[in-house]
This record gives sequence, structure tokens and C-alpha cells, in this order.
Amino acid sequence: MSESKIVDVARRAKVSVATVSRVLNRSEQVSEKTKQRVLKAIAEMNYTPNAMAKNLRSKRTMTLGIVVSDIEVSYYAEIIKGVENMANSLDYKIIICDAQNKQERELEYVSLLQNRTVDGMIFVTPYMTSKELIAVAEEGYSIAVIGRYIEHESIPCAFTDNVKIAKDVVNHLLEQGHERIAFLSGYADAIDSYERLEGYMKALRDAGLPFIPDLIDNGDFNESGGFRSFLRLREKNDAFTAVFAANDEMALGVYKACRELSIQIPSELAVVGVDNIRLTKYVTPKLSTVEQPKYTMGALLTEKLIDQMNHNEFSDRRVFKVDSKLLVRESSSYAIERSSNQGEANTS
Amino acid sequence: MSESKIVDVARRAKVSVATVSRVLNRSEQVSEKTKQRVLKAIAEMNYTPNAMAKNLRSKRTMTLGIVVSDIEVSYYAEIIKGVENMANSLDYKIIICDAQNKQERELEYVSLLQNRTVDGMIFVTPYMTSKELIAVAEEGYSIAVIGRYIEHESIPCAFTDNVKIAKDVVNHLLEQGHERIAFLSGYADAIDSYERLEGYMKALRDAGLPFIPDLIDNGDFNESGGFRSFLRLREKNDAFTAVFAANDEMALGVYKACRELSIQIPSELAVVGVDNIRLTKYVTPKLSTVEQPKYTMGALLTEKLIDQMNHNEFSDRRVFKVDSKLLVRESSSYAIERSSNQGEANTS
DNA sequence: AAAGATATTGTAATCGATTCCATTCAGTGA
DNA sequence: TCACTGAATGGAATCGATTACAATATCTTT
Repeated sequence: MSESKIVDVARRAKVSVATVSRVLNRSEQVSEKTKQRVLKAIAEMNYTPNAMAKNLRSKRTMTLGIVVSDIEVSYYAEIIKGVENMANSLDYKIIICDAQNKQERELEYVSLLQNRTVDGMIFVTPYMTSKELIAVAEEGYSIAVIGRYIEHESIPCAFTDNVKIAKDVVNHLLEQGHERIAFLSGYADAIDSYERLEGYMKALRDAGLPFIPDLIDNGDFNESGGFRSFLRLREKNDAFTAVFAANDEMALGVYKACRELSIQIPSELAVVGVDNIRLTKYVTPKLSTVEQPKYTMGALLTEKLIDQMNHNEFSDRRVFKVDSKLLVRESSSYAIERSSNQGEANTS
Repeated sequence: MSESKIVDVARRAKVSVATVSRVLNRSEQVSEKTKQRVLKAIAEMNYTPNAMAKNLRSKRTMTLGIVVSDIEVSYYAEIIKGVENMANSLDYKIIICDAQNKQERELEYVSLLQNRTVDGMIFVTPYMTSKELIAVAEEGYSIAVIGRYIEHESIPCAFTDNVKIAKDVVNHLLEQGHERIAFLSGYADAIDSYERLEGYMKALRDAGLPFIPDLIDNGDFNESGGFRSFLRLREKNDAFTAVFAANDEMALGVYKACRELSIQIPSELAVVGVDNIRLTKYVTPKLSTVEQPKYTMGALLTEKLIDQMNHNEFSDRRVFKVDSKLLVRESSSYAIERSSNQGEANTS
């Protein structure tokens, strides 16, 4: 047990506690020979400073919180990885807060900030409103947001352009000859859903195609929600030839439904998702999707947040609009599907 | 900003700090009317107790650490989820420690215990030796281990019987008519690898089959390692008709190699993995594997660890040997593969 | 109504570090 | 040798809570 405290070290090295503290923190202020003496005592006693006492005095915990709506979803897992690595390299630890898909739990974690358990917090949650997030920041807490733009000078944010994502997807499907494209949205009140719907509508309008409300349904960003949503969609209007799912998980739900209904992808139905989670490359046919630099957003924003916390002033650059990239794979391209299948079967 | 401290509340409610502290912690000891007065003051000032001060005084942080070798691997993600949920329900937070597949980083996290950043730690790491883990416990720190048996009264551990897992898999393959079964191990010095190899050898011996060293190779528990390992195996001895991979990730590496070499699974080669990660159900053909109750192990052990920390005595039950279950799917059963494929194509 | 028991409240020490301010020490120039 | 300067060191307050102990108020009981 690391029982020894700073006074024990001081006693052993025959110096005051102040001196021990100095060699630990600002060793340039102490003479070489006492410094060696103290270091020796520290080593002999196997002393490590008590982090709790340190925190109390310095008013910092060197810990960050990250709130995600479900750790198991690999979209979040990759962001966490980015956050964790950057945080560690800057000597911070991270506490993960899993809202477990329950909207109300997201805000609960703000208490970690209030009682000083963490120095700052990163929110990766589609449900909390901008207003709620801004309110937290205005109480004086350091927060950052991944996944959307926030109109507030003290909140760093990183996000991709959801409207562009949706337009890219829809344009791609139009190019493939699809004219009746269904949109499988996430929760209706999630910001991502809203913006992607907007892009979907814009792209249709630009192409001179009508907007048909029956071609839209709301899932819940999960596979099972996508499954149910797709079935509802078919009941309302089964004339569509392509589905744009607001994320990959829901697209997988569509896959499942198609398997049960014996609908061939992509020959009978094209499917495109968003996020480029790992699974997309393993399913058959491989799922077309949109890549977002998840790891990078996590790392970038963590660096920014820590920087801002430590300098206590808002940096010039706080808004990071990162690039997304459409990845056309087998699920939305009949040509690709056929040649690729052959390739996989015959290449040695 | 939650600037107010306990003295401010005391002043406002016209009581002493001790009284305020009492209504916060042991409210039965204070009269109803002063209690109400204090509560009112707390609410009016929006006071929250400073966790750092609390920690220092109580010598507890209500935080647990969990060390895994890679958060992105879904095997760990599910364990984390179990740990996190149980921890939260007992008012603990968890700090995740990602060793990022670097063996030397695992032990570094022990410093979190030494400096009292966490009250206890859960290790889910195949690389650290039992000796190292026991040494940590004997310094007086609370730890628990998932994934293997530890011979030490103060360390709760949960694990599946690796020997049994391997025997189940090999017996299953023998039943399918395979006689030359390759074993794709993980890191040679990981405990899991060692135990599974043992089970593999035992099952062969029991069946009266020879043990052929050329049918064994070491991967690294990752997909890419499985890929390379499989190619090496083929160079050494390509007469095998089945592969038992020490985990699913490596089995996926085998899939990849087979695709490149145009080897049909399962007709030309049967493949079985271990862990039942989510991906196994999405690949074609679906991967046979062994289910381990990951979430349950995480939750169970967390509960045990916290209980032990708080009662400061070792509980009667600290060793949890949980059941594993062989899941035969398409990759190791030609019959199942054919009917299942037909099923997927035709069922409505 | 007094004495003793019990319930309520307050004072002050404590947790283990950091750091301001004061003091001591060594070195320099006159 | 003395006064002065800057460097090195020490003493003690401080961070914000909890809690042992002491003091006071309230309630029983006779």
C-alpha cells in the first residue's frame, strides 16, 4: 500500500514539505543536492502523491468525461478511441458516460461537471438540444460537442455537413437511375435526422423530382428500428427502388428485412447508409456508406477542449467542419456488385 | 458555475457546516425543521458538494478503472458495458484504460491505483502474468480479473473454461468428419492461447489422433494476424480441412485469406472461432463460434469487487467459472450451410 | 420541578497536498 | 568586515468537505 505521505518523505529527507513539493513540481527552484536527497527518499519509500489532495488544492482532476448514447455502437467506439488517445497523451484520463439510448440520462451526467469530478466534458449525442448544451457552457463549464454545429463562442465543435452527406447519397442514387428513393430517418427530433432529411429534400428538388411524404419513416438509429421502419415504409408505398438510411445500423435492419422478404440487394433495391462502421465491409453485399472521420473528430476536439480549459480563453479556431466521403460499394451499384462478386470468387 | 461551498449554505441557513453535512449524508440525525431550512438554502444556491474535497476526506473516489487491451474490439466493448452498468447502478464511475494492444502499457495503469485516482481496478487482459496481478493485489489494492483463474484469495475472477472451449470445438469438428484440424493460436504467451492449445491437444489425444506441430501457428488475436498466420500454416502443411481460431477476429482473417485464395468455407475448409462477437452473425457464411457471457462477467465481477472494497473482507465466493456455449453456424457445417443458404434465399 | 437521558447542534481537527510569505544562507562589492 | 542581493528553505494557511467530541436543548420520569 502506498501509505507514505509527503510529510514522511520530508522527514526522511530532512527537509520541509514545501521543499518536497517543489522537487515534485518545480524542481528548478531547489538546489541540486537537496533535490537528490529528496528524490532518494521518494524512491526508497515508494512514494506517490495522493491525487485527491492534489486535485482539491489545484482544483483540477485531469479527467474528462465523454457522453455517448451507446458505447456498443462502433460509431461511438471509434470516437472514444480518438478522445482517449489524445487525452492520455496530454496526461488526462477519461470517464465514459453511456446514456444507454435513454434521452433523459444524457443530461444527468452534467452533475459530474457540477461536482468537479471532471474538468470538462465532450458530448456526442444527437438528442440533447443546442439550448441545453449552451446552458451548460454558460454556467461556466468547459464542454465540447461532436456531431453538429453549435452557435456559441465557448463551445468547440466538430461535425460533418449532414446536408452534404444526404445530397451526395441521393445524387449517387439518382445517377444509378433511381427516381423513387425512400429515406429512413433516425429519431425525428435528433439533429442529424433533421439535417439529413433536409439534404435529401434539397437533392430531390434540384433534380426536379417530387417530394413524397410516404417515402419517409423514422427509425431510432438502431438495427431493430431500421427493420421495423422499413416494413412500415413498404406498407405505405412499396414503389421505391432505393433506400437511404440515416445510419449504417438502420441499413443493416433493412438488410435483415430484405432477407426475410427475399428482396435482392442491389438488383431489386439499392441501400446506402452513413457512418462507415466496421460491419459495412463484412456484410454481403458490402454496404455503401458515408465515411466520417470519427477518430479524428474525437482527437481534434479533445485537444481543443483541453487547450481551452488550460488557457481559459477561447481560441480562434473552435469550429471544425470535417470532410465526409461517399463510399460506393456493392449495395448501391449493380455493376460493381457483379464484377466484385466475380472478383471475389475467382481471384487467386 | 457552482461556486458555493458548504460554509455558504451554512451561513444562509443559519446553521453550522456540520449540520449541513449531516443533512447531506445522514439526514436522520437532524431535526425536521432545520433540515427543511438547509434543503431550502441548498436549492436556492444551487449547491453541489465538491467531489474532490469529499474524496480526500473519505479516501474514496467512487471510481473504478478497467484495463482492456483494445476498446474497439467488441469482445471488450461488451464487457465494458457490463461493468459500466453495474458500476453506475452502485454509484460508481468508470475510467477506461485502453492498453492499445501494447503489452507494456497494461501495467502502467496501476499508477491510477497508487495515486488513489481509482478505488479499484478490473483487468481484462490476456498478457499480464498472474504473478504481476497478484503483486498488485498484495500491495493492498483492490483488483479483479476477467478472463482467467487467479490463485489468490483477494482477487475476484470470472472466466470460462478455456480447455473445455477448445475441446468442444475440436469434438464438434471431429464429429463433422474432420481429422486434420489446424489450430490458430493467439500470442503464444497469453494465457488464453495456452489453455486453448491444451484443450485442443487433449481432444485430439482422446480421439486417438496424432498431434502435428505443423498444424499450429501463433497469431496475435487480430484479424490481420489471423490472415498472416493462416498463410504460414498453409505453407507448412496444407493438408488440414478445418481451422480452429483462438478468437473470432483471427477467424475473420482466415475468411479474408480464403476469399483471396478462393477456398470455399465450409465445403473446402471448416472454420470455428471463439467469443461470438457481433460480426460473426453478419459475415457469409456465418461463423461458428463459442459464446462467452461477456456482459455478465463484467457486471458480476464489478458487483463483487465493489462489495469487497466496501466490506474490506474477502467474500466467500470469489471465483466465477461461467458457462461457455458452442454455437454451430454455417462455417463449420456443410449441411447447415446449404439449407440455411436456401432458407435465406427463399423464405418470405 | 429537578435530575437524568436523549436528541440536536456547534467547534475544531483532519484528510494530503500546494504555495504565499518569511526567514536563513551564501555570495558580492565596498 | 559589513551591508546588500538573490537563492534556497521553512512555517503555516489553504483547498472544501467529514466527523469526533463537546455543548446545549428537549424530553422523561419521579
